[in-house]
Amino acid sequence: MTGSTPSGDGAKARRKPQERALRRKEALVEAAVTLLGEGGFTAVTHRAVAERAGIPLAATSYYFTSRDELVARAFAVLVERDLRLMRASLTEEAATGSLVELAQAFLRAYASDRGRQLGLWELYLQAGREPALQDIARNWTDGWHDIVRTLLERAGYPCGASEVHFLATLVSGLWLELLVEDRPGALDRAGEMVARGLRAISA
Amino acid sequence: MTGSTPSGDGAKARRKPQERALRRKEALVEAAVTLLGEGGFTAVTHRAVAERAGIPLAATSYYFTSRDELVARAFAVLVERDLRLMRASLTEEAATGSLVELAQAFLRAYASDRGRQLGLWELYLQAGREPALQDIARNWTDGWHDIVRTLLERAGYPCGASEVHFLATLVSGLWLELLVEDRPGALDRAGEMVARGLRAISA
DNA sequence: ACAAAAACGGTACGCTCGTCCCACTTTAGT
DNA sequence: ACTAAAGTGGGACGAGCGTACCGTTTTTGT
Repeated sequence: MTGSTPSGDGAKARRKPQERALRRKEALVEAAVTLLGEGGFTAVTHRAVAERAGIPLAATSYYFTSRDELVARAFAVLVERDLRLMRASLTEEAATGSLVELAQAFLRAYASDRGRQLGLWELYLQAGREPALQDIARNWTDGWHDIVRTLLERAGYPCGASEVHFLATLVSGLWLELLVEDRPGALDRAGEMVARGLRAISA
Repeated sequence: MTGSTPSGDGAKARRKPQERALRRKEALVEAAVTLLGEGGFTAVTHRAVAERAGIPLAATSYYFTSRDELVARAFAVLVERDLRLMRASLTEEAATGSLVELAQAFLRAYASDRGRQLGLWELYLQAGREPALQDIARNWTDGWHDIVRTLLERAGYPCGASEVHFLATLVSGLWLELLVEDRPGALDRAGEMVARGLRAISA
């Protein structure tokens, strides 16, 4: 490696990073995200990422000091994207029956890309072992709680921290179960559970 | 590999496996379980397992046709052990305030070995990608539901499939969140959530 | 224009991995 | 006792991994 990492804390005259370089870095992250969804954590290798992005192998080491950093970046991007997607589907729909809303918005996010969701959870779990991922994992949870809060208060439910946490965790559990076990009829049962959860906090 | 795998479906005269061999196989699984708890899924390698068990490398290939099989076996054992541990702690305590009971039994299982629990969840998630692990994952869920059911009916709560599923999923979600994010005060909040969940199903 | 910084990319090193090969010893059925 | 199956273990093979090396090209501030 000739040049040092672009992420500069420079002491003296530092030149601004070139535009193409930024695009390439982005492409690498994008490839990492895709691979994570396709084959999970272990599928994100330097070579696989480089090839997928159409970029020479050495570039991955140039833009990211280590594989861990690349994975962490991919995790952060994935979380951000996931939250944005949920926020979007939450802005679109009017507040009618929030039960159906929740279940439906959920179903959509789930069925669309199972691999991506699995990768996300995989990284979330990995955060339990690697402190570097902890913050990102917490951001995910916090963002998810915000969404649930917005959804609740829009539908007129009480939405203190306790209520939000309750429903958010319940739905997360259902989500994961649905994602992993994939049992027939699980979706309907999940809807029932959400309804019960809503009843629980409105009482 | 000279001999074929011990697990015989033999057509003709099959000799019974030797005792020492069985103990060794068990030792290998044991080592795999330990490693899984220590370093997660990726830490379970042939060499690491062999060394940990004090057994030559080639033996791992002799007893298990592939790494996947070894991992699957470790997963199954881990699930069985986890369920047994929970059932045990459930038999010990009398049915007093089931809220506290649940929370406490939970806390104990959690705090005792974080690594093992993380490994368990890691494999559970892996089951979403590898069909070979699906059944084990479902067994875990089913066993966990049984435990919750027993706990509920002992405390006089209604315990239909819906109620059990509701509470079991909620607690699983709390469990995972606690395990991964490890936020201060999360345990107290989790207790509060369980209480709310119990109120929800008793109504 | 010109040097320095940044970007680039081919290649190779060192390592670990899963798995296989094969010669060997032990065990058990006859 | 004999023999085939079961068990044993040292070693090696090929693949894939993260990453470093280092010469080359492009960009940029002066």
